[in-house]
Amino acid sequence: MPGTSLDFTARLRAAGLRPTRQRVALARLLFEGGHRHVTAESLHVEVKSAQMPVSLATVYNALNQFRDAGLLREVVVAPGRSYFDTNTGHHHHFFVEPDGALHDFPSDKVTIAGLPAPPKGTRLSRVDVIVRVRR
Amino acid sequence: MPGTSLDFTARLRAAGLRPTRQRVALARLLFEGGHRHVTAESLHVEVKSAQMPVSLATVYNALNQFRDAGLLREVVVAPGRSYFDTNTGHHHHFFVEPDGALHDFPSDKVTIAGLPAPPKGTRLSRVDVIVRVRR
DNA sequence: GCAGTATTTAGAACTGTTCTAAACTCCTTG
DNA sequence: CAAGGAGTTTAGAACAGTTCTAAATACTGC
Repeated sequence: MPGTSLDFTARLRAAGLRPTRQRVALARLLFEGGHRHVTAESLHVEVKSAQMPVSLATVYNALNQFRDAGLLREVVVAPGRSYFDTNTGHHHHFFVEPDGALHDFPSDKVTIAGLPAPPKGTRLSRVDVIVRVRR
Repeated sequence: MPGTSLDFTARLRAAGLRPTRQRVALARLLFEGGHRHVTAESLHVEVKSAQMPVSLATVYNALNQFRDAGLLREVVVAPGRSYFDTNTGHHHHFFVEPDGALHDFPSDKVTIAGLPAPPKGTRLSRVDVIVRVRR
């Protein structure tokens, strides 16, 4: 029986997070289907309409914890709102202005050459490529 | 006499903005030296300590107007704060986490190959590359 | 089961930004 | 070169998104 809450319970535990009812509900919404992009607000609306009441504060807490645990990746594309991406693998983003839609694209074919070395005393953390497009 | 307020007056007028005392003061701080990165808050502190009182609301207004006029470029690197860059030419950014320092690097030598075509019905607006580094 | 710690919650607080409406300033015209 | 009107500035309120607080609750190890 795939997609059962047991999967998420184990996955949360493996990430060092107690599998509470709320976290399991959120994990299920986030990870059950394909890759997704959510904001705290959008996920809160979703979890409410799924008859699994979770407070907004808990949604924020969970998103931050999932990100810290490597289950999610935070994408910063627009001032004043944070997107979280369930795809934590190497990939980049299309960002459609002004509607705020975000789409992944794989980094397989993308090559970036000629990047300068990191400033003295720092080491590379990540390279984000955001392709901004308009209608 | 280079760097005189006349330069900024003309430049603002050319951008379709009335050269008010406040806008000239801000333009001077922003454009007089080399390229800079500022936030509304940092620029407000600066203009206050330069004995040219300008309200915070006006700093926000001016930054947005300068950006809309193409005098500044907005850089989104961290959730919850906007940076403005006086360098409007092609270039990319180093972002030093967690202190929030931002450094330009030229896009001359950087080549990005293999980017997918923009989604149907959209056209390319800009490609941002943010190299995140840690101490 | 029970105790003890982690988590959740509602609401307050906070941060960064925008709005409001009254006062002021730049610019044009007469 | 005075006056009028549109554009601008201002302080403070309002707002959006996020984090904090302290009390109530739920998970886990024993």
